[in-house]
Amino acid sequence: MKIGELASATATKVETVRFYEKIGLLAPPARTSANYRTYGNDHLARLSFIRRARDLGFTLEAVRELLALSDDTSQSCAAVDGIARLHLTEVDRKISDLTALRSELDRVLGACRQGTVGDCKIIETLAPRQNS
Amino acid sequence: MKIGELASATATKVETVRFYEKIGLLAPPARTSANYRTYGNDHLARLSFIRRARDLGFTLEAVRELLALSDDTSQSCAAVDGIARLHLTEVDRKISDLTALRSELDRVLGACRQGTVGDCKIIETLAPRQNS
DNA sequence: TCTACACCCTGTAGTAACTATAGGGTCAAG
DNA sequence: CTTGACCCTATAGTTACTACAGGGTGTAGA
Repeated sequence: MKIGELASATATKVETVRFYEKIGLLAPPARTSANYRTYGNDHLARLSFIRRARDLGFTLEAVRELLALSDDTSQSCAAVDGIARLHLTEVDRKISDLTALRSELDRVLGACRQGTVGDCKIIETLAPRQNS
Repeated sequence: MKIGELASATATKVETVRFYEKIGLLAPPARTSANYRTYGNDHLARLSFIRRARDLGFTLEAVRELLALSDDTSQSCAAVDGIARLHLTEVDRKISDLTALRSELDRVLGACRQGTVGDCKIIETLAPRQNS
């Protein structure tokens, strides 16, 4: 199949497919006489894997490791589990950071009395002890 | 004060201070005869504002708008409120995205039986119907 | 046959918000 | 007078793409 078909089959943009090839995540496919890329089912499977992992928030570097691990089916699952667990920790950290930020933001917004900027609580919060 | 003092007073890196100046967020300060930047209290207040806003997750573009608004104390607070409210919506969206992702990741991880990669549930989840 | 038009190619630059490095100059203390 | 901490500029690197610019290809309709 051509790059456009592969792209739409995996909900990926054509440019992204080429990008994955450039950074060595997707193997360079065969070319037609007109220099068009032609992909097979192995490429489709590989790209699906990549997209799914990306959807789960894994970085490209993690995806690279997961791909390498998935190729060696006899290896222990522990490394895969480790990568996923590390990622989960990271996601948890982000959630708690954002949640803290959210409540702070909410507190700031709650103080707004819709007056002028001069006595705006939001601005005041951002720049304490700045006036005059 | 010199750039290093300003930086440590605001928990910012020296390079970041210079970066803010380059993108026009922080006004270029006076220079000594040796071409060292010398900052005053106005710069300190401005940079504090920027850092506080950044800590609350505002983008540099939003910070730029907030700074412009904060300079005109007679204006209505509504624009400020709008920017903050928009940001809060954005943060909420991120939190719910991450929370959904987190539970999916948790589900995947829960299925891991610590065997070999061949029957690893994590890999299976990522690449369904791929095996020969 | 000509000509649109959708699709493909390469290569480069842009995005956000810094961070890091190279290759230099300045200043105070010992 | 030299060591070390600090300062300067300019450029490239980071993540994960996305968006051109400037071209070639393949096919369907007039």
